[in-house]
Parts: sequence; C-alpha cells; structure tokens
Amino acid sequence: MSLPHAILTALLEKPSSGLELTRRFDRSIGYFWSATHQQIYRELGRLEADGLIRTLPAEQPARGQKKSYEVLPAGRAELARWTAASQDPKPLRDVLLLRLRAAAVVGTAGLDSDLRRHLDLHRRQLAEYEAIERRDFPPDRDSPEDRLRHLVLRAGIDLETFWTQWLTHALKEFAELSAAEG
Amino acid sequence: MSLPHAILTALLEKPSSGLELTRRFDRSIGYFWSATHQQIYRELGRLEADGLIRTLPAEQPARGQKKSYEVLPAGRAELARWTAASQDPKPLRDVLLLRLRAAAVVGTAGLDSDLRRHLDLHRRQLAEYEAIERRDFPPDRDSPEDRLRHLVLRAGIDLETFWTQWLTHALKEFAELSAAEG
DNA sequence: ACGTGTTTTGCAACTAGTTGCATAAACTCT
DNA sequence: AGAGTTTATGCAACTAGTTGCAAAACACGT
Repeated sequence: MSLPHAILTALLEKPSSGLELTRRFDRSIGYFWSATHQQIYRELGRLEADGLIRTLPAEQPARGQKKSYEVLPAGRAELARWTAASQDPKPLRDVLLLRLRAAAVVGTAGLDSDLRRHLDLHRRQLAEYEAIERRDFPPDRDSPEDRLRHLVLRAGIDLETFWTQWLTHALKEFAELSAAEG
Repeated sequence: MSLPHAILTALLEKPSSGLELTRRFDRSIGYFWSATHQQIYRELGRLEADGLIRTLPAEQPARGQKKSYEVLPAGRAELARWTAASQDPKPLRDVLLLRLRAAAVVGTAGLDSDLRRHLDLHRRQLAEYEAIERRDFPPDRDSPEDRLRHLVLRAGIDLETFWTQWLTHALKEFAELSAAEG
C-alpha cells in the first residue's frame, strides 16, 4: 500500500493533474516507485474520496478536462504517519537470478545475450542517474531536503553500479564455462 | 509469471512434495523468489493440469497425505525455453526509498529507528549468506552448476552489502541533520 | 464547420501475490 | 481409546499491479 503515499509525496512537492503526475512518475519518483497513468487516476479518485486530497477549486471537473489536485491537512498527516511507521523490508524477488539458477539445471544456452542486454540497460540507467546527480546536486547545495533526496539518488546509483559489476562478472564466468566445454 | 518456473527448477533439483518445496522456498530458492505454501500448492495443481509435472506414482493422492511431484519432459522444455527467453528487468520498487523521499517533505521524525532496524536485518541476512558461501562453496568445488549457483549467491551477498553500507551512510546523514537543527 | 490527431481522463478485465481459514491424516501422550 | 498437536494439503476472498481499450475535450489545418 505505497502508491497513495507516493502520490501524496509528489503532490506535496507540487500540486498536479493526473497527467502531470504520470510524467513525474516516469522520471524522479518513478525511479523507485513506478506507476501507470491508470493506477494514478484510480488512486487519485480514492484519495479524494477519502478526503486526503482535493481538486484545485479553479477548474470544474469534466472528463477529458484537466483537473489538478492538492494535498489536504489530513493527507499530510497520513503521509507523516506512514513515513514514521515501521515496515519490514520486502524479500528480494528477481527474475534474472531465478533464470540463472534454472540455467544451472537446464543449461545456459541463449542466456548470455540477454545478460549483455541487461548490462547495457543498467549502464544507461546509471549514466542517467549520474547526470541527474551532476545537474541537481552540485556540492554547494545541501539543504536538509536536498541531502535526503541526494541520499535516495545515491541508492539508485549504487544499485545500478552493483548490477553492472555483477553482470560483467557473470558474463566473464559464462565465457569461461563455454570455453571449458570446448 | 515466474513462480511456476521457480517450482520447476526446484523440482528438477529434487522431486518433492508441496511441503518440502515450501521449506526449500524458505531457504535457498526463496532468497530471491519467495512464495507461501498456498501459492505453491495452487501452482503445483496448475503445473500438473498443464502436463508439466506429475505426482510420483508410488503414492495415492488424498488430502492431508504426502504427495510428491517430478518434472516431465514438457516441463523441462518449458523451463529451458523460459530461461533463454529475453525478459526486461523490472524497475526498482522500494518502500524505504519512498519513505525517505516523503521524509524530505514531511520530516524525518521517527524514521531513524526503523532505519537502524533495517540495518540490523540486512546485516543478519548478509551473515547468513556468507555462512552459506563458506559451507557450500569452498574454493575447490567448481563444477559449472556450482559456479552458476555461486554467482547467484554472490549477487545476494553484494546486495546485502550495499544495503548495510547505504543504511550506515543514511544514519550518519540523519545524525548530522538533527545535530544541525539542534 | 469539419475531419483528424493529440491530450487528458478513466473504466473494466485480468494476473499475481497475500491473508485467513479449513480439512484430513499422522503422531504423541495419557 | 480419546484428546491434543503437528504435518500436509488446499480453498476462497482480498489486494495490488498490469493490460487493453475508449470517451471527452482540445488543437490545428482546410
């Protein structure tokens, strides 16, 4: 149950319409909590029904017509409560690792091209994060908010770094294994 | 759609009953693809209906009575197909990072005790993985299967290492932030 | 004013995972 | 033999995320 809180966070940073939120979920917030526009609209409806957000008064609501939302005090309170509440980390769930484990049983045929593709994707993502870091977090800016956001970005950078290194290592192992077979 | 393939892998490693599978999902396989016993039983039923596995002939099936499964050739073929098929990596989805981002807006009050708790959990998991590595992967053993399985375990170790380091860093930031406030 | 494409919103159906509970057999203790 | 516990299997309802599709408004050229 995190999507509503992701939306509340995004709306507190800046009141937005569904489409604007969707765009922002494709960049910043979506880097660690992705959501489709369908999810977002559905959730906006629920949040409004629950009295946590409201449409900005300026516009009349109609289908196909831009409608912006802002967070109500109850929404901010709920987000603060959720943020502070203890939550267990979710166990890792990764298809690629599963495929490797399966490959130990049924063979590695055809796997390494996809490994290479993943390596490429992770390298791109890493480059994107690093560009954001250079752009948004120059050494001088360090308000508390900036430091927290930088910390989150840092996690993204380190995770992508891990994947690129691990995939590089995996590909090397693959090369050695197939060389050994002949 | 990875649970059936996780089960096929586990059953190829060793034919098992639902409960035995559940136990193994709590250890090895479950470290990167967790599943409850309910999920497993449901999926075993589907796999059998699809002709990918069958109950070992020895035992007659009855509720509350042990029933072991083995993989049929069609199941092995399906697993090989799935392993080789290209799949996109899933975008990261992490509640803790989201909470940190929210904290940048609503404040960090109450968060750091949970950060400490997570750090502890990740340290334990790391220690567990390292113990498995010492036990199951001594330097001499390196059949192709062992090397692949070791690679997977290595990913687990490196990920847990990342989290412990990142959380340690995050806690330091928190300390500095609250010191700055007074 | 009219068709065509784009923006913005949204519903409905589907898939996968989670939670709660049930039922039967087997074992254990008296 | 009977009561209570553990083992093993499983159904049903719920929750969250995904996929497919479409309607209403708007924008633009003709």
